[in-house]
Amino acid sequence: SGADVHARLKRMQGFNVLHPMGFDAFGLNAENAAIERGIHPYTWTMDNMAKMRGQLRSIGPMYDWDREVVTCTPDYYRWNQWIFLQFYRKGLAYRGFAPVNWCPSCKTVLANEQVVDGLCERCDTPVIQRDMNQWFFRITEYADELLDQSKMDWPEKINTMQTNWIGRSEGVEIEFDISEYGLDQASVKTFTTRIDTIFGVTFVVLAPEHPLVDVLTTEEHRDEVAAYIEQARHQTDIERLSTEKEKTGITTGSFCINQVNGERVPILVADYVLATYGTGVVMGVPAHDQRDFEFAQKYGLPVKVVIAPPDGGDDTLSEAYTDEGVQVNSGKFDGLPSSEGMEKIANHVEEQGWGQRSVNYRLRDWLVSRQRYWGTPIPIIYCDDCGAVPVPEKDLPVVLPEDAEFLPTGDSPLALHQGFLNVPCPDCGKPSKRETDTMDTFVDSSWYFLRYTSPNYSEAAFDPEAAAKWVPVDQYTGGVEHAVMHLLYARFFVKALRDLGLLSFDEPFKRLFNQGTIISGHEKMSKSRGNVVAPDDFVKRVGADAMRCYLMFLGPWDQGGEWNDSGLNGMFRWTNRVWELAHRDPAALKGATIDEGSARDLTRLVHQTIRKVSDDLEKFKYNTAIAALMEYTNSMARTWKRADVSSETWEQATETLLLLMAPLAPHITEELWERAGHSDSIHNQTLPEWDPEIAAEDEITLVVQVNGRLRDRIQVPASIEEDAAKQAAIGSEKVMVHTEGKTTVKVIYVPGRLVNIVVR
RNA sequence: GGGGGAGUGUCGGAAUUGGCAGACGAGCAUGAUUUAGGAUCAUGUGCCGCAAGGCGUGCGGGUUCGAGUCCCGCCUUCCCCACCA
Repeated sequence: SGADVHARLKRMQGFNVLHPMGFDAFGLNAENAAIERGIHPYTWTMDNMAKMRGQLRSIGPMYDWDREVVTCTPDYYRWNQWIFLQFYRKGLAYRGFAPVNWCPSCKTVLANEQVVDGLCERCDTPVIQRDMNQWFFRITEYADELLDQSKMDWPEKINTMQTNWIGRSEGVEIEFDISEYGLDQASVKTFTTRIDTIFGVTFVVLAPEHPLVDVLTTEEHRDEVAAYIEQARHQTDIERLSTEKEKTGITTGSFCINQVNGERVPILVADYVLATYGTGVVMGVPAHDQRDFEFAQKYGLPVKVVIAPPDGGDDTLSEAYTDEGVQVNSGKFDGLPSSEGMEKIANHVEEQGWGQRSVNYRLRDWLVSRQRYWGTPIPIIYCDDCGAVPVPEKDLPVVLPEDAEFLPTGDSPLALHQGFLNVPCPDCGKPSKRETDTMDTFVDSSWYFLRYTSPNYSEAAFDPEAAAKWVPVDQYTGGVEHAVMHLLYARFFVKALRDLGLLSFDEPFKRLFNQGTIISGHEKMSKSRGNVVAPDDFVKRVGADAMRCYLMFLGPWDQGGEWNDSGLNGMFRWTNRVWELAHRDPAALKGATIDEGSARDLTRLVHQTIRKVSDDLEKFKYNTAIAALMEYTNSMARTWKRADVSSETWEQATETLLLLMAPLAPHITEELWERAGHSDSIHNQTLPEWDPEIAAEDEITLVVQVNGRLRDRIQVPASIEEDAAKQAAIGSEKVMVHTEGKTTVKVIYVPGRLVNIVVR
């Protein structure tokens, strides 16, 4: 509902607002429900959507339902397939081997959520990693551009998370010589960010999955290494859960030569080295890397100091020294500061042809294959002769068969569906098989905002003109949990579609606001999207507006909070008070004795409130906007009781109240607006503006301190000059009690705020 | 281990960014009204103290005329990433 307030605010500010709603409907939830309850995921999803629509409507958001998008309909997912084909053509979608969670007992792939403590959630069998052919999107191609956050205004926190996730690091790829073994490859390539420590290498470690492990392992170590790799394969998931796992490894029996100093060092295998990062090989420098240090300690490998701490340091290291220092034991680089050594050694390595500077990213390509039913079928056909053949665009969509069987056989339902599986090759006509994997649901959500701009467009995924008109999205809302998934993927999509010539902008969402989550017991209540906890009961009791306002009054919108229904009554009281206040007949004030001061006070407050509320709404500070409106109504009630303002003044105050409340409480304000005799909707009005002159106070409270301690408060004209203010402060009786018999050192004056008298 | 938040009455939370701590709401208390009320209205409500006054924003220091806000050192807690070479 917070996003709805924003949409309504923008509309009342005269903007043309597109505020759509849709359902991200594919995914594991529906599929699991289908298996557990024997309901088809389509039915389950549609039922849920109907419920959610009802709940959403009950709070009264201003959605344009004509643009509704439902991702599990062929009308939508055919365009997932279409985009997939565009990506494929551009080389942005490719097929490759990747490890998946595999349950050897169920003979099935498991999603990460289905792996509990390293065990299959269904049969408690230890899950292993297994390489399978899968589809990827080449998001790493955009790693550098994704690091550029200059074209968007997002919370710093999200930017930081994305930056860390992409994890760019600059370093040097350097080769270690293994030519003595006469293999195809004469060297092992490693990546390091600390080339300044190259002279301290005492061993080299390969990831267990590295292809060289097999060829470099000597006969006498073969069995041990094989056993080690086998257990590493089983451990991958379990070990991740242990925070401080002791490093393990095993030697291959082979050696390599550090070309920089000609030293021959052993080659080991250890699972603390990741096959997927850098080159999958690490040069071990125990003196200057904590992980290498621990590893060396455990296996009795030598520790060689090559960077001396500025203070000379100690001979015996108890931990790795990872800071900068002076090069020692580094040949001709001795004596250089390590920062300089870093450059000089890199140059040297490049000149000698032993390696070159390179950049590495933590970010991996996006694995989009899911061995599941409830998702978008990947539009590829495998032909024995032609290989992987894309489904021709005219044959899209590849429709998900409705009659797939949902038996817990351990196989993907699509792979068992003969009608779906068997097709002729689009190129040669020979009997072929369809890809049975479906796409990650994050594909659906990576471009839906483009579809909203032209939900019925049939030429492409979206109408480029409509997209150009509405996108980038001016204001996007979403939780932090999307930082490195959805939000990053959407950015990648827009850049990729731009490079395909389909878009002419670089970023999907100009401004991003993280809304918080309302927690009720243990369940989540989203503040803007579907609610898990049904608000219906509360809406019935206190009305949609009180419900909406309460959700926003609970705390800052980006913070979320714990739902507590006792506070809801307070909001109910307030909306009732407003209702009642707005129904007062201004005619009753016709014969009133007008008090000019009171009238001015009310008018001033009208303008101050407009200023405060407009400002807060703009900044999503809904809680304080509502607080200001409450103060305003309280003040109005007091004025009415005194009955000392004109009916015109009163009417203006009432009208302002309704207009300012309209984005927050759309229903009662609309009704009250109509009852006040207006024929047009309140939501078509423009937000009132404030006049700084009228909003200005003519009398202010000046705080008077003595040595920084509050001693008095005095009422003075707002226009008071510095000297007069100081005199008034010094003359205060309460102040004199504390200044009596002391010397005034100085007097500090903060205009409009305070006077602080410093005495000794 | 790394990164980022947060810590304020009984509770949710305010505080124009260095200037009246506790706005607004909840709860509670007292009173009014009512046959009745999860209704309405009024008043009060950080702590100690009869009072003058003192003490108060996780703890300890510091800067400043003045610190919830800035700096240093701790404690607690939440989130994200976690062997990234």
